[in-house]
Amino acid sequence: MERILIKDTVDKVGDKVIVKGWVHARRDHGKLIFIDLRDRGGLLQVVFWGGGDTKLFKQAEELRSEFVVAITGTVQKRQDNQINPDLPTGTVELAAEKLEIISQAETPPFEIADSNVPEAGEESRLKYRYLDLRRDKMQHNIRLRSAFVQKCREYLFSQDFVEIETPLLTEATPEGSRDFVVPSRLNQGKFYALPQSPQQYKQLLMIGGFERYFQIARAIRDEDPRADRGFEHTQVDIEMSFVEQDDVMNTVEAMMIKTVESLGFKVKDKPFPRFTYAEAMEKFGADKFDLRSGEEKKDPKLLAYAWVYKFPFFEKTEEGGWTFTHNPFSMPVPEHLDDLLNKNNIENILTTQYDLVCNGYESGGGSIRAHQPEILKAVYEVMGYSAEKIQDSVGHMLEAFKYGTPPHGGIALGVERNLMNLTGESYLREVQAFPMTGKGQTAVMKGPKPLTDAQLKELGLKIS
RNA sequence: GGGCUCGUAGUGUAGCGGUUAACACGCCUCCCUGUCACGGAGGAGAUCGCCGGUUCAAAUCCGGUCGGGCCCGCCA
Repeated sequence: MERILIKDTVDKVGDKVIVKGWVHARRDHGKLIFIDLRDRGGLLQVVFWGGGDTKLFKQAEELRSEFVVAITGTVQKRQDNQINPDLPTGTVELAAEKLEIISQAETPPFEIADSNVPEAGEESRLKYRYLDLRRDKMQHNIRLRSAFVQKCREYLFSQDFVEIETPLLTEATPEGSRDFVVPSRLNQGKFYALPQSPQQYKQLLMIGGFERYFQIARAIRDEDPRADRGFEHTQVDIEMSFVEQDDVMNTVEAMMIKTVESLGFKVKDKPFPRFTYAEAMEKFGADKFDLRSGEEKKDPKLLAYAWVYKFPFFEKTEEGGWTFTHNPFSMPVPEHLDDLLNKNNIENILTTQYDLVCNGYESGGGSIRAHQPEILKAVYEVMGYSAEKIQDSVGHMLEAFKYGTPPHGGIALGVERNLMNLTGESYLREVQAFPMTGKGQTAVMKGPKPLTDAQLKELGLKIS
C-alpha cells in the first residue's frame, strides 16, 4: 500500500491507508492513546485502543514527540461531539492497526509542536535550525517564499523571459559595498569577488541578444548585518532590451500584482501610484513611505505599493567630490543627458532610477542603463575617475557597448524584503532557511573556520 | 570602528548583597476509554556564560572576557 498525505484522509472515510510523518503530540489516557501525526501537509489524529491489539498498544505507549512513524489504519468519521473545528482533518481520525517506528527522536531542545509557548531564543533556534524549520511559522514562511518565487518565475516565463545564471566567482568592483573575496589557487595572490549583484553580467546578456533575462540571484556584500539585511540575500533580477522606463515599471507592476494576488494578498492601489523623489520627500519626508491608513495597517493581507522615480543621480562626498546615489550604470533622465555629458549642473542631474516601495519598505529598485560608452564614461568622470581608472573599473563594459548595444533597463526585487512584507516579519532571518548570526556565524554549521596550513599554502596565502 | 542591551534547569522567565535559587512549559514514573494547550499524583533536572576583584557573605556590586540581540557608521 502506498503512503497517502494526511490532508487527503478527509476524503478516505472507511478506507485502509498508510500515513507517514512525525509524532506531533501524544495524549495518553491510559486505555486510549491519541497521537497527532504531522506530515508536510497537516495534522491527523490517530487513535489506539487498549482493548484491542495489546502488542500494538504497547508499541504506541513507547511513542514520543518527533518520532518518525508509519501508521496503517482505517480512516473513520468522528462522532459529532468529537469533531475538532480547528483542524482541517478534524472530522476524521485514523484507527491505528499497525505502527512502524521508523526513527526514534531525542527530546527536542525546544518545543516544536506548541505554538502557544514562547519562542526559543535565536541562538538555540539557529543551532538546531532543522528543528526550528519544523515549526508552523517557519514552514509557512519558507513555503510562502517558494510560492512567491514560483509565481514570479511563471509570470516572467509567460512574458518570454529567459532564466540565465551568472557567475558567482567574478571580479571585484571598487565602488559600491565591500566585496566578499575568494582566493584563487590557480592565480596565486589574486582574488575573485562574489557578486554584489549580477548588474554587469545582465547588461552583457542584453548585448548578448537575449532581450529578456531574469534570474533568482544571490547577492553578497561584506557589510555589517542588521535586522533587515545580511551578508547574502536573494533578488528577482530582471533586465529587458528595447525598453523605456514605463515598460520596465509596467512589467514589474503586472508581475507583482499577479504574484501577490495569486498568493491571497490584496493590492491597495492599481496601478501603483507614482511619485517623483522630490514629491515623495515633500509629501512623506522620505523616499520610502507607507500609503496605508492606520486602519488599513491592521489588515495583514493588504499591500500598498508605490513607485518613486527621478532620483538625484549624484551626491556630494565628504571629500567634496561626487558619487552616485543609486547605480552608476544608469542613464540620466533624457532632459539632463547634455548636462551629464558636459558636466554641468551636476547636483541637479536626475537619474532614470525607479524604486518600488511597499508598506514603508523598499522592495526593489532599477533603472534604464547607460548603453552608450560616452554616457557611462561621463558618469565616472563626474566621480573624478582618471581615464586609466575608468578603463580598469568598467573598461570591459565600455568595450562591450561598442558592438551594437540595445537600449535596456531592469530591476532587482529583494526576495527577503518582499517576504517580510508578506509575512509581517521584521527580521530577515525569519524568511531565510539557514541565516547567519550578526557576527557572520553560519546556522547549524560552524563557518567561518580557519584553514589548515596545507590549504593556506596551496592557495598561496602562507609562504614556507 | 562605536553605542546600548541580554546571558539563571532542556525551553521561556522571576529573583538583583544574607536560609535549601522560584514559576511555567517540557522531561521521567504511576493513574486515567474521547482527548485535541487532555487531566490527576509524584519525581528528576541549575556549580546562575567564563575569569578576576570588592565584601563576613556575590546569581545579585565592580572590572575584564566570550557569546546572542538591536542601533550608529557602513550598506551602488
